[in-house]
Parts: sequence; C-alpha cells; structure tokens
Amino acid sequence: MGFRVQYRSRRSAARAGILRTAHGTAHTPFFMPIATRGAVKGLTADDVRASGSRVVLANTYHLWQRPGLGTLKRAGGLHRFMAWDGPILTDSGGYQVFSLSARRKITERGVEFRSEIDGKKHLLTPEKAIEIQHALGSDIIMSLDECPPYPSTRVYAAHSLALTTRWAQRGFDRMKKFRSKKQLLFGIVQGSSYRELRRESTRQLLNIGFDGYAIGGLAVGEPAEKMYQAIGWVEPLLPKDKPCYLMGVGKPEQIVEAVRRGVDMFDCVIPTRNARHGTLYVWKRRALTGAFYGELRIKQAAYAHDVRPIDPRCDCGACRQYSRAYIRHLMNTGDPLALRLATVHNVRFFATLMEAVRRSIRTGTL
RNA sequence: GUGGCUAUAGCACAAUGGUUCGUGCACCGGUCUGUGGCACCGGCAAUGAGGGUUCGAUUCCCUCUAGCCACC
Repeated sequence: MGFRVQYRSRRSAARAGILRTAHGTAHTPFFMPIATRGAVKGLTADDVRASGSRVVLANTYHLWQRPGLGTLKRAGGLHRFMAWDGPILTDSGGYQVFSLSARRKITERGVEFRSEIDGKKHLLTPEKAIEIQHALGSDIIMSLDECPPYPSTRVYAAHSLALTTRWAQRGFDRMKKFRSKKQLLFGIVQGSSYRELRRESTRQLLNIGFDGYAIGGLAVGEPAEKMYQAIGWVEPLLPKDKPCYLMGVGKPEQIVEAVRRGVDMFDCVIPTRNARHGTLYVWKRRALTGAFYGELRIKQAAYAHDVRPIDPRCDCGACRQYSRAYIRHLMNTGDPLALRLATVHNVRFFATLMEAVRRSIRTGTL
C-alpha cells in the first residue's frame, strides 16, 4: 500500500510513479472517471476496464443516501456491488457541501443535508464520512472537507479552512480505530485563492500526516491561472513521497499543466458529462503542447453523412466499429446506446491522454 | 362528382378583428470541472393564392389551389 515515484522530469515538477492499493496498482499520473452512484454513467465495469482507466471515483454522500449502507454491506462492499475489482477512491461528500449548498447547513459537528430523496435531515460528520467509506471498502478515503465557493472572502476562507483541518483531524482519529492498513486516507487542502491560507492549510494537514494530499476548492469557477497559482503554492510544501491529487480537474490542457506542477491524480465529470451532451474529444496532434485536441459536437448536421470514426486514431470500442453518422443518429433519436458509445470514447480519450502524459514524463518531454 | 373539415416556421401543433403570432422537434451557436440533470443558455425561421367586408384581416365572407374524411 502506498506510493512510489519512478521518474522525475528535469523540465518541470512532473513525475511518474506507482500507487499501490488493496485492489491493484495504478501508474501515476492517472485520471479517474466518475462513478458517483456506483457506475460510470452508461458503462459496464468491463467498459471501464477496457478504457484503460485503473481507478474510479465514487461518492460517499450519494451512495449513503441511496442505496444505503445496508444494501452495500449485504452486497459485499462497493467493489462487488458494482463488479469493479480495481481501486476505488471515494469522495467524502465535501463537494456536495458546495454543489448542494441550498440543501445543507454547516456546523462544527458536520454537514446537515436535507435529503433530495425523502426530505429527511441527515448529519454527515467527519467521523461518519470515514465510517461510510470504510464500510464501502474504498481504497482511497477522502477526509470530509468544506469546499467553499469562488470567490470567497479571506475571512470566510480562513474559517472554512480551519474547520476543514479540524474535520481532517477528527476523521484521522476515527480512521485510526479501524487500524485498516488496506485503505489509504487523504487530507484535502483548502484556502481558496489566498496564498497564506493555502500554505497554512497544507502545513496543518502535514502535521496530521496523511497517505496522500488533495488540493480541493479549485475548478469551482475561478480562472485557470488562479488554479495553477494555487497548485504552485501548495505542491512545493508536500512530501515528495506522497501522492498529490487535484480534485475535480479537468480539461485536458489543465491536466497537463497540473502534471507539470507536480500533480499525480485527477478526476472530473467532463469526459462523461460531455459525452452525454454530445461533445466528443479528438486528437489534433500527438505532442501535448498547444491545441493538441479538439471538441467534436456530434449532434451537428455536418456529421450526418460522415462515415469516419469519431477519431481515426482512437482505439476505443466506439471508434473501432461505429461511424460519426451512426452515433449522431443514435444521439438524435435518443437511443441509450449513443450515451454508451460517446462515453466509451471520451473515457478512452482521457485514459490515452494520461498514457501520453506518463510517456512524456519518462521520455523527458514534459 | 357531392358534402364536410383543414391550410400558421423545415415538421407537429398553439393563439389572435388592433403595437414585436407562441410551444415542441429539427437546424445553427454556446455552456458544463471532487455529477441531483441524455441538462441548460442563446439564435434562425411562418399566417397557401386571389378578391371582399372593415379605420384596420392571420382571424369574418367568397373564389381558387392543395390535403384529409364521408357519401355516391
């Protein structure tokens, strides 16, 4: 269990390594497709495996709400439930503090959510978040944090960060009682767009001592430059032998930029959500510089008679057998197969991107 | 052939005797960042033809044309 760096770039802070978990290893930097409710929307576990993705992200809050821990325990844990035998990282519910902000209340004890299913109130404490993730059998457990909106005032961000640190400590203490050597626990750096707050947050988490460190509270609407800036404040303070995870990012060029700044792990809804909305990724050139990819809007009439695959250079199941015209047709007629093929392609694109990123680090071009 | 019904955007339908005639689909453009959403935001685009009534007609009347239904 743990992380080992294998290659370090001489041109940047980029590095390539291996993350070992109870459900197998993953080469870093990697990208995790999102399986919020226990499925990468539209894909089977086999589809995900075939995409080359090694780790998926599932969500503590949503799985806790539905189907609930009773079902998941009886099913033998999340891995067996979703037929995925690879590593799973679970988000703690911290992002729902942000995305479901109208339905929750933050207190020192935790976050009180008003359920979108039955309207009942549910208190998610940092301890509870750990307990749920432990029960799910998650390989990488995230501390409960507060993801503040952008922009946030310095005062708000400071209080928020302090709360996140206290929650991180409480979660850490709860985790100790499980004595689980099989599950990694990550802390999440906050501090909004303020340099000193980011550094303070990082130092406090280092004091507690996690298996890995995530940079949170980014990709919430701030300009990309601010995001890179925040990474630049935090990453140099992190231990070189622990993985660094940039939460919720992002667009392909943002991933490449973050890798240059030392980030090892990513997740984002972009490939899956965009696939469902008809935006597909295509390669423009092999080198990861400039505009190396494009976005193809498959619903446009321009593709009505286009019998080429989405991307002639892509080796995904959709590109191997189906044309743009066919996928467009399925999309425009509302066939669920469209969503699957589009998602297969985009998830493969991101996995391929990460393969190119890792190769570029090894060959010294990144 | 006779009678009836209909004619509004590319398509399917709304509405109205009085400034800019709506909606859905399609089409065009955009958005989506630790996923409540196969979602959201913009845009293009129409009163079948001719005549009449009226201050004013897409609306009421007549004719033509076309389509649908019924009857012979």
